Amino acid sequence: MVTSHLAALKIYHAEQAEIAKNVYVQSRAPSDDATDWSLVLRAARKQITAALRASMFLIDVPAALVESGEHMLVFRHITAPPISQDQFSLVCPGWRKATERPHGSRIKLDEAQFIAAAFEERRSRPLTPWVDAERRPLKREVRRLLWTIAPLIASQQIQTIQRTRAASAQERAITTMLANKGWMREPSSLLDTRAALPARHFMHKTRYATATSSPQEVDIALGLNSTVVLAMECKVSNDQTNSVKRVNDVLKKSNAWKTHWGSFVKTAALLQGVIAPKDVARLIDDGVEVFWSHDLSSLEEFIDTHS
DNA sequence: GGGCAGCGCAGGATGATTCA
DNA sequence: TGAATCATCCTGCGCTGCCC
Repeated sequence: MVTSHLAALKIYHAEQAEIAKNVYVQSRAPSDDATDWSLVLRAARKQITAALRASMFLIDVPAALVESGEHMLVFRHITAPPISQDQFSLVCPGWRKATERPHGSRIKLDEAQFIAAAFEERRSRPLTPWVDAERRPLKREVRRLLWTIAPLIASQQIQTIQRTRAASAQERAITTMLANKGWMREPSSLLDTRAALPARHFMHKTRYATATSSPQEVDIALGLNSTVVLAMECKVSNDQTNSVKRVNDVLKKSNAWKTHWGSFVKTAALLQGVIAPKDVARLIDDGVEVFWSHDLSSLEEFIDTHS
């Protein structure tokens, strides 16, 4: 009886996985992707132009860094080869990657000179011949630099945008749904006692105690009745290879919580994108409640029944 | 030899903690 | 109290070993 119920559940979720995949494919319309790429590429060119102007076409890099640490993003991509934030901080210990954030902080002149020296050692000579010739760049040299490094910067940025956009939207959908249903949002804190989260209250991105390791972060913690907590992990996957690891993440946390909390915790996974049916089956076998972003009504129904 | 699964790392974001 | 630093998480990707 239990076996047939599980089998039926797996068939149902295999169908849902197919729907989720189709939703994902439709969301990746070529024209939308091309528009995204065009916007990010344009923004990258503007960043490069700003960095070139602020540094007087790389003649005075410290001046640009004193103006804003944000220009370092461009300078890192003019090195040969382009260098990551962490790698640059290794070769230039005085540089802090936080200064590169958008609207980044200004850098002191002596630090900027030190950073500029590290950049100068790694500057791509073929891309910036005018610096060595001690002259202003030709228009075609600036154009070449723009067309060479703008795609490098844009490629990183669009990946980050696509990664975070889907995940943020997924979590926002849940918190909005809960708020609309009258659930109370609690400030994030360490959940280490049984009654820490009352019924019809929830926390977003909070830490949840385990028995064997340090507390594990949970995307959404929902207080159900009888002091049971629904620990919900939100997972977006863009391909089936990735869904293996995402499901492994959920199972690892689920086991850590179950060991510590026993029947006082239920783990749930809210899935979106391309998830292999076999991975969904692994969640079901482990007793994880599975929901889908394209069908939040199922989740609503579940929490209405259990809260 | 090809396909698959698992592992570990990259690069970035962000929360937590420490320090001046 | 704000800045700096540390720790952890996220998704994507490449490598490696195993199995058929």
